[in-house]
Amino acid sequence: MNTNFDLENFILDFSNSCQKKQKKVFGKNEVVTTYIKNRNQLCILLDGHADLVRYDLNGNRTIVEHFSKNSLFGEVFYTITTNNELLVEAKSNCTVLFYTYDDIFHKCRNNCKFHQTLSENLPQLILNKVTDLNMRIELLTKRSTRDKLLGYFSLRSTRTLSKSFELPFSLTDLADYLSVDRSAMMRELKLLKEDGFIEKIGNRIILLYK
Amino acid sequence: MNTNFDLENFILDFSNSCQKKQKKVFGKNEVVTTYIKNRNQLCILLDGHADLVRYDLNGNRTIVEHFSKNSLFGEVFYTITTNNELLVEAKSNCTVLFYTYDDIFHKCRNNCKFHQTLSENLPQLILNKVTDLNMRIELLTKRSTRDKLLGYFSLRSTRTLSKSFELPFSLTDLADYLSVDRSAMMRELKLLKEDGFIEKIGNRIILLYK
DNA sequence: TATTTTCCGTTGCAAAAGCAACACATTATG
DNA sequence: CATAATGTGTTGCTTTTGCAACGGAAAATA
Repeated sequence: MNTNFDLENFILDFSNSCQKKQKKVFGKNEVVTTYIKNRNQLCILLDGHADLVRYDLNGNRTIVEHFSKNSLFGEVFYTITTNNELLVEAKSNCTVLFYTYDDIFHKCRNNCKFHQTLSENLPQLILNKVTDLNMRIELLTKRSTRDKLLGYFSLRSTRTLSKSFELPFSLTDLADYLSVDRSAMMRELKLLKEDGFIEKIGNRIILLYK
Repeated sequence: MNTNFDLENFILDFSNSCQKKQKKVFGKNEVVTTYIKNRNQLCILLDGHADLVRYDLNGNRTIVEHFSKNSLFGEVFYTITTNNELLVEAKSNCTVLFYTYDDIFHKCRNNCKFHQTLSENLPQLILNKVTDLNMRIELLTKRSTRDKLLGYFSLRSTRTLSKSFELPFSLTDLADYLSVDRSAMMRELKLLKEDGFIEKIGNRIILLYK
């Protein structure tokens, strides 16, 4: 079920076979792209970490998505419904490929190998994205901060195959990701410790239940 | 950007060209499928409406997704992370095509026209799904019930191209969809009326702002 | 290494949301 | 058409969450 398609290797071919400088590198905290002026953009993160963030009118910051190696993002995945600006911020050094919708979904005029391979593997890459989004929705529909935290920890646990794992986020970012107030989340975190559900050592969470 | 691909027409070919009885019809309130025993299932809703619902341990019901014509759903879009049972319930008479992951992502052994056409159009169909999920996430990340309601109304408004539209949900279902308590939502709805943001006549919402 | 910036942890208080219960309306169904 | 089931609208009370503020820890930067 998972992508066996090796993007990195594949990119080696590409750099000669396909046009223009669509590949760019970003440093930490740089803005990779915004979802306002780049209609129909589709991006592939080859390396690094980045977040899609939104600031609403009340100043709340939300981490809408978190991207890592092989993540797809860009405006193609959004309709023009939002009023708030969405922007992708690099959280570490990032290497990103940029395309437009037409580049990818229509045949390349040169019929190059790159585009062929890419379009063969695209459904799988998008499918991975869909499963990520569904997990996200499952978290967000939990009714309480406690359930969101436990749900998130449980996901990390199954993903790392261990009851003990590092948080890939700062706690501040985690709150923005779960869409809750940070101090309220901290309070709940404390209660979870007191109630014997978890242990927290530095950045590491240990699940004590089941 | 939107799907021009006409599924219905396309299905006419299919019924002769492809194997087995993968097409089924369901009546209202019937369970179309569950996300537990049917590993790797992928379904296409040809006609009707259906909801993906989850009941959590506290008895809360959540409408995880709402499907209409041409929606894709099924376990391929989920990883095995959830503990709660997910089930798809028909909200009206539904016609559904059933596949497995392999059926669609690998070439059909018969190399039939049906599978060829489907796999050509699949990226677009999945892309539509992704934009739906992203809208959903945007709603769920809103911090207050008021913002969720206004966000939802705004989506309906842009989708119907009108400030006045029917709710496709009962209010009970809307609460489950926005993942909030029904009575709290009703209260907020009343406040929105009092504050002059909306008018509500029967099942119809009229936006009064901007 | 000194200093600035970000992050963590905590708290009191206010606001929002959830829960439970009920009456009434509307819609299905025998 | 009678009756049951489901949906709407409301309210009092409780619990949870958000907000604002602060001190100290840790990390980044000059």
